[in-house]
Amino acid sequence: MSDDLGFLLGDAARLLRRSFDERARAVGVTRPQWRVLALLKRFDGSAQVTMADMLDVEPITLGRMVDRLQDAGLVERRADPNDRRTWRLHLTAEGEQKIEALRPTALALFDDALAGLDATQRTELEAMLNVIRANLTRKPLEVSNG
Amino acid sequence: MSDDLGFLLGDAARLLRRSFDERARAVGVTRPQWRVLALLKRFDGSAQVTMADMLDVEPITLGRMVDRLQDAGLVERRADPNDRRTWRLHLTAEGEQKIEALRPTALALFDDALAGLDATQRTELEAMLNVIRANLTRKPLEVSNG
DNA sequence: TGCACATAATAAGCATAGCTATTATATCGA
DNA sequence: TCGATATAATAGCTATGCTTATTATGTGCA
Repeated sequence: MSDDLGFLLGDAARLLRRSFDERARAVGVTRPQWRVLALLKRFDGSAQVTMADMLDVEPITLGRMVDRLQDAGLVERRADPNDRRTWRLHLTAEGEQKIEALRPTALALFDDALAGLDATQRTELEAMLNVIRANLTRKPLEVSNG
Repeated sequence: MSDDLGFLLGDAARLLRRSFDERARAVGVTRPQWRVLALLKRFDGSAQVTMADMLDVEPITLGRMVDRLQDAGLVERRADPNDRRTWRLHLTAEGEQKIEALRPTALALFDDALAGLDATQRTELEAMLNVIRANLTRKPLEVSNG
């Protein structure tokens, strides 16, 4: 039954998230927050809508995360000089430190999670998850028979 | 980098959940709620703590879901005659109907999600996800050097 | 110029999910 | 029997993530 696969995927993801949160609690950043920080490190100065798009979450979801990250002093909102609707996001020095602090934690977690899978299997897993992601990524949901 | 795999897993799971919710909205049940109903169909009369354990969520998380399922008339709490701390959970007729109503939706979703993966790949994916789940499932987190 | 429409961000409300703490009840040992 | 401990469930708080509005601003067209 392919139901199992669906549940399994959800289970694995939830366990991964929980495990990350357990380990990262000492650092004071959650996994989604870390995603934001990591992406921001690569694309510093992005607008919120751009970040939300890259992270594939709704703008409001990102907005709330940025609220907390800003409260925590890890991210800064700066006005866009050309568009008064837009906030540009910037990592603070403290934000960068968090990323560094979490890197070994993340690597250890992924190592533990993938223990027992060899390089070939990991590559296959990555490919299959990419297929699933592509299959499910916002598509216009064509009406096949009307 | 194995980071990608961790993110990928989270992404795929989130997309799956979102897609299920989109499709199931008409029926009025979310994916986690459906999990509860489906498990309850197999183990009718379980205590909350038992259900939480089987679903691998915290008792409070299940308790809140049961609150909503009870409000919606899909699940019933009945007192345990032998232990006054315990609630026994039972599917209502309406709850059973929801499960039936959602079955084709779920099958279609999993079909869509796994499109492009042949039977062999699905089997492998399932095996790998099981490994990951086992790796991450609550273990006493042995102290290796103290 | 001014109106229609699009876009960036936020607000309100809900569901899932975790943590710590608390309450009620069981159970075990002295 | 009483006290300590364990267990089932809940309460309060927080974070993610969605939906549907709403607000503020940009843009394009007549």
